[in-house]
Amino acid sequence: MGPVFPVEKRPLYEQIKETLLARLAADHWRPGELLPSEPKLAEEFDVSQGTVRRALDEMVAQGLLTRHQGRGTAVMEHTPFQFFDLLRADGVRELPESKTLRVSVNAASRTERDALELAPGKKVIRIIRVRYLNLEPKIYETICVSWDLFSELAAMDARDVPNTIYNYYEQKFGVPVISKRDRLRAASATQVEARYLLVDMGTPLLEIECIAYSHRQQPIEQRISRCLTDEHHYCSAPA
Amino acid sequence: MGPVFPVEKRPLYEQIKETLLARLAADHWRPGELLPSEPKLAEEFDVSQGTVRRALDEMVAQGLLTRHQGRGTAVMEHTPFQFFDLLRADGVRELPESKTLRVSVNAASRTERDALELAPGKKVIRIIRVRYLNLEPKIYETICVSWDLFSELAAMDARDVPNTIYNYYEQKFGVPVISKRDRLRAASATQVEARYLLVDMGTPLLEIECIAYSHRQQPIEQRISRCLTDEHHYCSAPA
DNA sequence: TTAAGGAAGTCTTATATAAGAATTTTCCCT
DNA sequence: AGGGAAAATTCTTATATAAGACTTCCTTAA
Repeated sequence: MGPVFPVEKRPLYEQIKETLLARLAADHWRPGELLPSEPKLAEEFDVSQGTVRRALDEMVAQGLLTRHQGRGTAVMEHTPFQFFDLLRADGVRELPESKTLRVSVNAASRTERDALELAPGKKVIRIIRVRYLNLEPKIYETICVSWDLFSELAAMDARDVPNTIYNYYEQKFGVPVISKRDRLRAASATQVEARYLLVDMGTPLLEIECIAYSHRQQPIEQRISRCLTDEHHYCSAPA
Repeated sequence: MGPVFPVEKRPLYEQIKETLLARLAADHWRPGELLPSEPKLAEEFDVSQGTVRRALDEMVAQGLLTRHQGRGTAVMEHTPFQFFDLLRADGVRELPESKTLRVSVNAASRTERDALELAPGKKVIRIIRVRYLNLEPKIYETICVSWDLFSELAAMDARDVPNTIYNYYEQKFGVPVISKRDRLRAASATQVEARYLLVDMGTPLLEIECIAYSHRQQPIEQRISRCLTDEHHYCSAPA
């Protein structure tokens, strides 16, 4: 006699990983918080410690968890630092200051809908700001998020928009940014950009279009950064 | 009585990985070739299959090996495709054609010496070429390699320089390109670049400075690509 | 006689478990 | 407050079994 219901034929460690992933997405544990120990999880799922361990291994490799022998396994805390890719010529990474110019609510454009996977007619919040590296204006940035998710942001005064906005998503809405995808182009500074960046119109800018994702590859934010690269450069891999 | 010589305290799988890495660097197996099976390696190193397996796992994760259940473990073959990061707007990756303009031998500049980790006074080969995407000139490219390593290239006629030059390094010199690091900037087209790319002088270009590495992070090539990004863009992660 | 088909066998990697080692933290005792 | 043992944690290694892929060889039909 075979089993009455179709047997789950995927490996146990994959099923466990999926379960843990779901709990992580459901905010079961806060960033920095310790998960149950490997033996505890093994008992709960009724498998050996090694099987739990394999699931955890993959999540660590994915950058979702960190582990310390003797201490435990914790949810990874993402610092804004590690998502900012403009380095100085000497390889040093400095976090930019921001001055927000405008916060507005509009119907999503076609490209914004594609980026954020929104239905037609949905509204988005746009934040425009200038960012400073070493006190010099270097980046003209347009941030775009779904109004449905972050409507609180729309009511916010421009002065109150936080500098490290990924942190804000996580603290305020429990939506952590896990990964991102960048696409880069060369562009010319428009008149507006030229004025804010203190350069001539037509100056070459590095345009970074960045889509930030949360758990399960859910797109959270589209960001277009147009950067002066006279003293900085974008780095493809950790330097 | 303890051991006479200091015991090797690192894990076995790390030592095994290091040994295999050395063999790979020594061209012990050709790309595409099958390594000995896990039980064979386990016997050779006098450990269990699982320990060998862990070493192989990490090398697979590093992109050095591929494995197929029932078939075996092979040395990864790197296609030029996976190292070319300029995508079309629709996400399609096309391999560019090349026309070599000039091959020359010079003393290495300061930045070239830094990039290739060369001693002062060393000579380099510079290759300048234009690359075409969909038959249109899009990239003005300067390639720089150590003359000590690739002197054969210097004697080569410009017409004979192969398009997929990473393949050439591997086929002719047994030096595979394993990884690379990119740094990106925005720049203005010089007069020469403008002429070859059929645009006006001062047109914004995406400058990609790419250093290609072989085994053990040995730098092989420095390449500066200045690209027209009207129809293409650089992608930070596999699309 | 020959060629196609299939089943068994053998070689491969993949999964799961268990036991002990290494490391950090906790906590009790002085 | 300091020292040290104990406890809790992850880490390493080994073993057994499953699953997939290729080969061999036998059968069978044309």
